[in-house]
Amino acid sequence: MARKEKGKVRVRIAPSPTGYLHLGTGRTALFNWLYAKHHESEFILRIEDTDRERSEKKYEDDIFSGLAWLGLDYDEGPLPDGGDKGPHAPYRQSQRTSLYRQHLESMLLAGSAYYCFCKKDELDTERQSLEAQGLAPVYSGRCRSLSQAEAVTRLANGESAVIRCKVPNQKLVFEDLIRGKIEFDLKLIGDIVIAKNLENPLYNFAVVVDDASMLITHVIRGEDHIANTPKQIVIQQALGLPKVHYAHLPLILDPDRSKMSKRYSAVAVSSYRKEGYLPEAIMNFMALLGWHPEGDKELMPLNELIAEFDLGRIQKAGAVFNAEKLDWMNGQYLRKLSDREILQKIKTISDQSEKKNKLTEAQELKIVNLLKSRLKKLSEFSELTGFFYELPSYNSELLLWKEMSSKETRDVLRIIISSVEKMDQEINKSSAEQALAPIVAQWGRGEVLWPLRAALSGEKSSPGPYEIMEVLGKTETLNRLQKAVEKITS
RNA sequence: GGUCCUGUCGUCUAGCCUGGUCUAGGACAUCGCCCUUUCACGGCGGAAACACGGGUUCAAAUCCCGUCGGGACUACCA
Repeated sequence: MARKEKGKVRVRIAPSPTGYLHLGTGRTALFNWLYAKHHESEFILRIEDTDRERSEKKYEDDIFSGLAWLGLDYDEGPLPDGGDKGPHAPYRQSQRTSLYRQHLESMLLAGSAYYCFCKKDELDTERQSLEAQGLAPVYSGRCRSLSQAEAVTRLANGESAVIRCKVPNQKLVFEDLIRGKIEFDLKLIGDIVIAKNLENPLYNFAVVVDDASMLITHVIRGEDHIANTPKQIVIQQALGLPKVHYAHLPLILDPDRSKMSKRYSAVAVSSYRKEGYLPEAIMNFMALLGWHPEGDKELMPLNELIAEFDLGRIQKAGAVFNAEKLDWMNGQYLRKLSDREILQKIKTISDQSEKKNKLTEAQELKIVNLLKSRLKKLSEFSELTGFFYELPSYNSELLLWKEMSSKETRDVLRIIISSVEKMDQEINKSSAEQALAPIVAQWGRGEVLWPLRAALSGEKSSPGPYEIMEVLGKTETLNRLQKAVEKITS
């Protein structure tokens, strides 16, 4: 894959700290990040906290830690400790009000924006009546022709007002890198509110000012922003700011094909972390939701993703989030890890203190090795391996193999016991296999191995009996076999 | 309702721009077989889609039009 020239683009992710880092935001961040890395250029983080009411510190922290966990590092932007990274001021909108104020004032002065004194409830009724007639809910423009002098007087009298941008009565076309030309009729939009007042800009305005001041070249964001784009372009033109390229990503959908929401699935990046998904797997999976490389490859490490990422290969329609495929992919990545790495990760997500019987690290490493192939997420580990720590209660029928009678099963178990008793304290897979070989030869594999395995695990399914014996050791093996005999006798 | 976006297996998708090589390829899930004491892993195989209707063309999943379906947006939120 050919590399594009370096330093040509600057992209950003602009989450608002009004909720935990959403998977959709994570994917948008990933696409921006991949685009930046592919072009060997900058990826910027900007915290959009203009809505003071709804923005919270804990959400901001969650954004930082989620991005860090995924490995989405940024070149410029705010730091978790309140500092900033990169040449510009901290990229929190709440810390840039003077910048917005300047631009607001210049628009007001130029007459491309004006104060609007209309009352909110009046506007609401107007809107409702318009909608009832099947018309677009457009502002009437009543305050548009107010003179600046009059506005100043009314403001001085303490009247409350918002700031609107004059939107021209014409069509606007922009080129979307994913969808091609998109056309809007601006008269259906009307004069939009761009700020509550000089100190409190609104989203569409702040975005435009920030993207320009941060020299953003490409705005890559969710499809839900398509309708905002013409508004932003109008503001941008009014301010005389340079154009940017737009690319609107298809949305991640729930199985009912609506925008992914917590009603249906886990949407917080942090919850996937807690569930025991690997960031590599999440990244690979998210990249494939709406994007696809050339060819049939699906398991792609980050460097390949970066090398092959291309906006031209992004899907137009939304993608349903398929948790089963994520599980499969996570399993694939899990299996590439060493036993030790897996064990370490398991310990970071689960509370070890409540384990009844402690096993040595060597034993735990063996368990990881045995369970690796059936592990899809780290969080499954404890239920999959509980029997190693404590024999679960089970029904004696579990011990019976196919047509075998209770009596036969008990006999086999007893023979097994006597041969295990002759073994060394240290059991390993091959010594166990060797010791039991004569019994297997006499009775048959299923006839010996099933009751043995069932007695040792108390589970319908588990790793093989020799492997379990190796982990359990002679004493505990004998214990469990003894218990099985009692169970089947009573 | 209005505006905009969108429509290939159940799901993610390749192919579409540059019509023929597509009796439409891959992956997850599913079914069957093999491996196997069980489950998983792995291997092999099966079932499974071009929304519909018109055009254009010798030829359409691919180009054009329409219909229908799905979604997003519709705040003094972002």
